[in-house]
Amino acid sequence: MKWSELSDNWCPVARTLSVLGDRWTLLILRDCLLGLSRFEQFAESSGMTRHILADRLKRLVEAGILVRNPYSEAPKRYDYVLTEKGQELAPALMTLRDWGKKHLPVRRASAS
Amino acid sequence: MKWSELSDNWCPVARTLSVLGDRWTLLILRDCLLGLSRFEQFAESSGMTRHILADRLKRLVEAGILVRNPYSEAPKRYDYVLTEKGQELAPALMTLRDWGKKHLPVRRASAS
DNA sequence: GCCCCATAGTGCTGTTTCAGAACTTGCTGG
DNA sequence: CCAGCAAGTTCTGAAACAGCACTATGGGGC
Repeated sequence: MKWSELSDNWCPVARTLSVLGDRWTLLILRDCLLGLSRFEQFAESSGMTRHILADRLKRLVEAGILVRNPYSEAPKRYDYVLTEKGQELAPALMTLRDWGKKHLPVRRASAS
Repeated sequence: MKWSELSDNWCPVARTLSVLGDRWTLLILRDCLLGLSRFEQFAESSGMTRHILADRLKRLVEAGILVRNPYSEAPKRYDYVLTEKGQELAPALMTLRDWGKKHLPVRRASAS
């Protein structure tokens, strides 16, 4: 089955994953919830390639989770901010965070 | 950055995603929470290829989220059941489900 | 004994996605 | 005029994935 076909799946979990179930999208949303909004910030924070980042941002805008907002006219510059729909993903990120904190401790000695 | 390098990330969300942030893993866990446990059941329910399914099951067992359990000796057969660690992902799946139900309605006329 | 079935995978081939780095575009400041 | 910043785009090779066939092990019918 192709991944894109999940968007019509009967299961709401599958539909959700069809939007943000790839390897980087949730990390972008984490950064948004932490207050980041610019392309370079996402690139540095997540460590993903600029190519994939551009693609994911485009998809998130199409999905209505982010809005592409011009913050500078002179040299045309855009940043990305969460819509209400996107902000409602916060609980999901938090449950993932809590599970990770409990079950996936950092291996390095320097505790958080 | 390679995906596998996320497992040592400072961020618990990133560490969580390093385990189950690919395109199919959360769908397998959904099926587990729905009571499925056998290879063929997962394959049919999720529609993923058997190749990827085998790989994901192996990883989930290594991560301590599933256990591979022999349910038949005669022809050696195994099924997969959630550990406690795995069951604690239920809240995360539920928040994803709730978001999907609210924001990603099925396009087909036949409502749920 | 022989054949087919069920179950849990593995192998193979071609397509899609991803990683990494360089390049582009439009403007600012020196 | 050149360097620098920001938001991408282009290019090439590597990894992951899709689809299907195939293997392995035992059971049951005939």
